[in-house]
Amino acid sequence: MFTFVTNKLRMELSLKIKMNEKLFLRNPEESELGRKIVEFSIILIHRIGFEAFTFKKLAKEISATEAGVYRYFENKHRVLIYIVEWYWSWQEYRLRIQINNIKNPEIKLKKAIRLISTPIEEDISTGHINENLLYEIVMLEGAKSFLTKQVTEDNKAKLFKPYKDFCAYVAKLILECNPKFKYPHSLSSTIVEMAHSQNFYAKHLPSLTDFGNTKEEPKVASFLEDMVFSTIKG
Amino acid sequence: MFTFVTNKLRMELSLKIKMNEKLFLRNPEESELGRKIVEFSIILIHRIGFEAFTFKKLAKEISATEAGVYRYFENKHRVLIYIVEWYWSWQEYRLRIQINNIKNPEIKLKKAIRLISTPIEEDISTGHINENLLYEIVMLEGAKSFLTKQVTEDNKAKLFKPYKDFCAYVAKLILECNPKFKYPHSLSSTIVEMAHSQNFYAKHLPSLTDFGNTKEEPKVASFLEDMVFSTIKG
DNA sequence: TTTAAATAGATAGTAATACTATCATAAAAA
DNA sequence: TTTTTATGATAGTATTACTATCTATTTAAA
Repeated sequence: MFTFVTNKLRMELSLKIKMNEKLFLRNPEESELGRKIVEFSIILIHRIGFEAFTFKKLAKEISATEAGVYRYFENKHRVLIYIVEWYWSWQEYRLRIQINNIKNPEIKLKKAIRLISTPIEEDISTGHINENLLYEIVMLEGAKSFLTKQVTEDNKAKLFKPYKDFCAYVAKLILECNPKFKYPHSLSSTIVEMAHSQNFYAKHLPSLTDFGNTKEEPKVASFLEDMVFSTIKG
Repeated sequence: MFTFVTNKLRMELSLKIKMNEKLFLRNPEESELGRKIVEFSIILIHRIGFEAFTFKKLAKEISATEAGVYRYFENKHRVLIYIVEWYWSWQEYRLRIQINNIKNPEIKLKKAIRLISTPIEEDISTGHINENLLYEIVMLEGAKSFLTKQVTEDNKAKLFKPYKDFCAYVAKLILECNPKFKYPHSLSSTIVEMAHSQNFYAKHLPSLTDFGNTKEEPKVASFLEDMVFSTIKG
C-alpha cells in the first residue's frame, strides 16, 4: 500500500502511494508527463475550482496537449477522485505513524481528530504533490467525488476504498475507546466529514460555526473532541 | 416569509415561500412557465443528476425553448440554489408548526432531528413542488450549492439565508436545552448536514454507517439524537 | 378602444467543453 | 536493429452554455 522511493539526486525519501488502477488509463506515477498532470491538476483545481477546471487549461499549463492528458485520465472527475483518494491514503499513513507505539486508545483517537481537522499550514510536499493545496481541495471539492449519480458504480469499482478505509480505521479507534458503542461507523464518517466541513464553514460561512478567524479562538478539533468523547461515553 | 394562497378551483391551501430576488431574473412563481421550470427542474435533476442537467433538456421536457428558461434563471447553478433554499424555507416552516405549543426544549430538539433525518416517504406535494424528490436532491446535490469558488459572493448576496436561518433556529433549540453549551452553531450545522449525509451513505456507501436497509434497524435519527444529547450534556 | 408594454416562441449564432481519431516522430525496450 | 511505447500535432464532432433578434400573443394602461 505504501512504499518508499529514494530520489537519487537529492537523497530524500519520498512516499509512493499505490492507487487503484481503475482510476486511470495510464499510471501517472510512472512518467514525467503523468506526474505533471497530477501536480498541476492540484494547483489548477485549487486556483480556479473544479467546475472551471478543464483538460485543455491543464494541458496549456504544463505545455502538453489535451489528447496527452486524456491518455492518462478518462475525464476530470476521475482526476478528482484520484487526488482526493490519494489524500486519504496519505492521511491514513500519517495517522498510523503518529499513533504508532501509543497504547492509550483515547489519545489515539484524539490524534486522529487533530490530524484531519487541522488545516495543513507548514510547507509539506511529498514529491510533486502539494499537500497544503490538497487539504483545501478536499475541503471544497472532496464531497463532489462521490456526490454523483454514478456513486454506486464507482463504489463497486472500489474507487473510494482509501476514504472508506480511513473511516473504518477511525471507527476502530472509536471501538477501542468503547467496545459497546452502537454507532462507530456513523460517528467516524461524521467526524471525518465535519473536520473538513467545519473548517470550510469557518472560512466561508462563519455563522454556521462557533469559530472565529483568529488563532486563539476555539478550534474545530476541540469541538469534535468534545462531541466524540461525550458521545462514546453516552 | 411564508404566505398561504387559496387555489380557486380546488380550494386547497397551498404554501407560498418568498424567495430571494437575486436568485432569479424573473420570478418563477408568477407564471405558468416559471412554475413549470421549477417543477421539472426538480424532476429532471432527480432523474439524471445535476451535472447532466441542462436548460436545453429541461426546455424539451416542458415543451418550451432554451431561451425561455434563460429568461428566468441565469444558469443551472442558480436553479439548484433556488430549489435547495426553497427546501430549507419549507423545512423551517414545517418545524415551526411541529414544535408550536411544545414547551419542553428537549422534545423540540428531538422533533427537529426527526424532521430532517427522516426521508420523506408519504406523498407530500405543495403545489407544483414534489418534496419527496426534493429531499433526495438535497441529499445528493445540496452541498454543491455552496461548495464553489463563488461561495463568498453568493453568501454576500444572501442566497443561503434560508439554510443559515434553519441552522440558526436549530442552534437556538440547542441553547434552550443547555444555555452554557459552547458550540451550538457547529453542532447545529453538524446535525443538519449529517441528517442528509448519513442517509446518503446508508443508501450508497453503507460501510460508512451502522444502518442497514431494513426498516427495523437503527435509524439516522437515533444516532443523531444520542450524539446531540450526549454532547450538550457534556 | 386603442396603444403600449410585457411575455413567450422560433430561430440563429458563438465560444467553450468534452471528448475521439489519425498521423508522425522520438525515445526506450526487446 | 527492430519493434513497441509515449508523446506531439492536428483535426474534427457533438454538446454545453450561453446571447441576440425577430415575431406573435397576451395583458395592462391611456
